[in-house]
Amino acid sequence: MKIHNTLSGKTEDFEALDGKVNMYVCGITPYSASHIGHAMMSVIFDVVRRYLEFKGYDVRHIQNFTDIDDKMILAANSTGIDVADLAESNITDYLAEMDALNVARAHEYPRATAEIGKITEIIAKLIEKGYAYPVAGDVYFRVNQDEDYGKLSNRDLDGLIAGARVEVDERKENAMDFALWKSQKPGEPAWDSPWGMGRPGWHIECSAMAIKYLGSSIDIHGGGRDLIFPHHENEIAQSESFTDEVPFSRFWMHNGMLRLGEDKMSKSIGNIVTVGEALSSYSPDALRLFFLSSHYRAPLLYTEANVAGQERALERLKNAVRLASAASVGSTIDASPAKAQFVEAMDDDFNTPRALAAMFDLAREINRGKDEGADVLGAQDTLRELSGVLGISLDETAETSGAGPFVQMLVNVRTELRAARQFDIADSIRDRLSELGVTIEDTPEGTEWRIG
RNA sequence: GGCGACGUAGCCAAGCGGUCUAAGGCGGGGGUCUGCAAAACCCCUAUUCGGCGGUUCGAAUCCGCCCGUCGCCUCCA
Repeated sequence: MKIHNTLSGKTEDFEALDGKVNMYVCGITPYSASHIGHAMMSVIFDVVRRYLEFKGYDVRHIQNFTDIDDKMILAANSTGIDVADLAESNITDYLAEMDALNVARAHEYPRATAEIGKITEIIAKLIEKGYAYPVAGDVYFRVNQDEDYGKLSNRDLDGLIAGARVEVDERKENAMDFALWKSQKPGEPAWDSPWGMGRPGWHIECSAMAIKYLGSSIDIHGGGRDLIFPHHENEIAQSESFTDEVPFSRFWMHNGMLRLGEDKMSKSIGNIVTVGEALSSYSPDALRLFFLSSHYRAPLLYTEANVAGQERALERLKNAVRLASAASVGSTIDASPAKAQFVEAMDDDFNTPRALAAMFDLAREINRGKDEGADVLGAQDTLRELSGVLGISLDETAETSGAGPFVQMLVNVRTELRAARQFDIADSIRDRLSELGVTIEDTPEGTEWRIG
């Protein structure tokens, strides 16, 4: 299979010799509720993982929480909540929302604040090797010492300095040197270190966690496009300088941004739709379908109409796997061509739009087969299987309200009314049940109903 | 200013040198089935791929210019 590698800018063959794939995905900074851009990122890498597992790889998936940084402190101070409590609360919500979206749990969710030992160990070694220098309680990474700095984002130091938007800190040797350790300011949480009380800089926590949980050379490192620079660039610089192993990650995967209106969805701009809000309006599977309706590297525009359309599309797939009447003719619907197309599309850098097209084609064939009386059971199983690879379930959720027997009674009464050609009353029952969320369909085999 | 993307039907979105008079979904129109619906099926809904040139036997796909949009350049998934 092929995966696009940000590092080379090319789509390259991917294989893992020992059948094992180490995948590190940059998680969230839990300073406020997560938005659907985060959800999209999580769903995308969830599908990457599920597909790799479908291909037979043994995937180890690590996703971190950066639970200490400027924004965490700012948010905690402005609400009067302890930084740790704020993180805990947002992490709990995030995980619950990801569960709702059927995102498989990562094998570990390390947190920056729990890895201070590994972080200081790396910083100390970087200083020892000449890649970093302490200044009055802070420690900076010496970018000039790193020969290939800028290789991921394809930038050179001169261009970066010229375009710098922030004031240069005079204590740094080079304007592009970045903080590995920040000394404590009044009122800030801090940990002990050889350079005094302080906290880790933004990028070092990911290097520490990736190396600790996956080793010094990993297979796939993922995250949003906006992390390419500076975050991932700096992670590479730190990690490779520390371990002397190149590459730190063989593949770098970056997903396109989810846009709301004209801009990238961003907590600081304030154009946010939270995951909770999205889940209250749309089904998890429709949201997944929406995220996967465009290629993961392309930007996607979030609009009500777009997601609502996916709700209908999802129905289409679900209808195709509903019980079919027994096969009456000898033919059988063969799902293998559709499955082959699905695999071919996914093998090509996770081309989910094309994979979905194969699934919709299969759904049509199944429906056609149902009409003709062909055996569609095997094809339906295949459609369920392919949906499962995308983390989408097509089977109805069990009715849990306890209203089942009563609905069934109304449906039975309506059937008697129809037999007596009392259509006005029968239609009235159907309309009222529909208002209550019960869908009724009259088929040659009898009346079917479902809630939702 | 630098780096990187993108512009395909009413909307979303594949395709990236011939099989493209361009996949799939949503929406819309017509039909079949049905007591009527719903679901499903069938047909139609881009002779054309932002614009203008060029390369080529052949371009939505490659090159150049122009127009427009977006991301990043130490808040960011």
